[in-house]
Amino acid sequence: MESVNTKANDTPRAMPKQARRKQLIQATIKCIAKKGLSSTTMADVTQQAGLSMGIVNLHFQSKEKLLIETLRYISDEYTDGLNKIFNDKSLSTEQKILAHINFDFSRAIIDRNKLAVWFAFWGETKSRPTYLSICASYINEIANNLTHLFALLKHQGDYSNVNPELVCTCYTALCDGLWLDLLITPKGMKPAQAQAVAMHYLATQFPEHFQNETEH
Amino acid sequence: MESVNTKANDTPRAMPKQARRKQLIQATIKCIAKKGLSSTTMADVTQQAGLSMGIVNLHFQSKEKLLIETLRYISDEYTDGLNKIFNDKSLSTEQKILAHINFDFSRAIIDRNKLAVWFAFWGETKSRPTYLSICASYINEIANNLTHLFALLKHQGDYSNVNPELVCTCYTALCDGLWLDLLITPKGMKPAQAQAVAMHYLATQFPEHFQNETEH
DNA sequence: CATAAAAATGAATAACCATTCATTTGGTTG
DNA sequence: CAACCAAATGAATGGTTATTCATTTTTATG
Repeated sequence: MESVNTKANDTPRAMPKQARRKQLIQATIKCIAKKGLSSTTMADVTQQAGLSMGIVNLHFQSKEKLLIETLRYISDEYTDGLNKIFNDKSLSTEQKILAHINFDFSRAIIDRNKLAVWFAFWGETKSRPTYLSICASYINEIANNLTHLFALLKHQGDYSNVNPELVCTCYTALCDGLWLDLLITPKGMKPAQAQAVAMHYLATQFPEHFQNETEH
Repeated sequence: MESVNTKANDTPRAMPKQARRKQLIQATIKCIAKKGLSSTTMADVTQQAGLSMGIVNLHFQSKEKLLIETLRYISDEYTDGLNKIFNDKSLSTEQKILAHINFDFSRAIIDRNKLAVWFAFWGETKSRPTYLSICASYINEIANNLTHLFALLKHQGDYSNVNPELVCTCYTALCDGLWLDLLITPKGMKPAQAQAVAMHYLATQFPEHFQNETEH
């Protein structure tokens, strides 16, 4: 899947700049997951990447910029994946929503290292306007797309009293809350369960299109 | 409301130990909200409390222990408030659930300083087992109480296909996700809106007992 | 009021950590 | 292969910060 490894012996000198940056960002993700944002040091990151101390300042100027690029990296990875779904003309509205829920709880996304990174940055947004603005942009984009899909689906069934904005807000908050469950109660909640809970909510709004798997 | 202020002139020498600890914890909350967990220093906390540098080590032994007690403080404040509701014999099942939703989005609880603290600690749970265990205990306690309430309500209406565990998981995750919205999109989401979203979900499960305010 | 005990202070200390840059290494070009 | 250039190194630097503890301040006691 990933084209760049974090091991030293996979890193020839001539590796393009962009690839080395990616390598360092991936090392940062591992370190934040392992040690927490507050005690991740430059020495941790560079050692995790199998490189030397000065390398981060060479490629990112400062630690703060490395962190910002790390947040941007996971944000972009997430929104790119969703945009592929939203823009896929071969999918119906219903299929797009199903694809969203599958994506949101797929292994690549709810990897606990990455969840730890999401929440580490969310925990700092109040004091870091830069983090907040990065989050704000993708949040709005996704909300617009999802609201649009729910509005389309509303007219494909007997859903006259469904409010697409409300459903989008509720569904999005629910997914975020389930991510939290996956992060802080890893033994108690499995990805498939989390997905089933999200599906349960969709089934309450669009019963003709979605089935609550746990009902009987 | 609060019996202890964070200003220096409200703090006579003879203040009982417990009160001084509380004063320092409240200063810590303000600092985490203002500067983030990762850049809150002892100097910040003691200055915010209007006291001298050595005071934290005198009362808490170390910074780490102060942080743990801060997490415990907001956890206890939250669970104590909920337990008062759950144990109130004058309230019906329906009233207890209503009281929960009011409490969860009340000014005292979704104060943005405290939200910032919740998410700051949640962001570090993966790397700090102590934080995780503090969270785990209150999460289970609340889930048990809520599940019980939903199970009771199930038998007070035509709710034969309601699954109380599932509803508890969904409702809890939804509330957490709405807290996140309140923290990171403060301009876009008001407490009353968040509460209405949570109510909307309850209305899907228990339509005879709860009304979706935004429907028309 | 004198004395002892407790609480608080804050300058000094020691550990930690981001950043710098003179030097080395590896790749490229003619 | 020689000369050059870009990339990477890591020891040294300087700034920051948690912790300590000798001293001071306040309260309690008889």
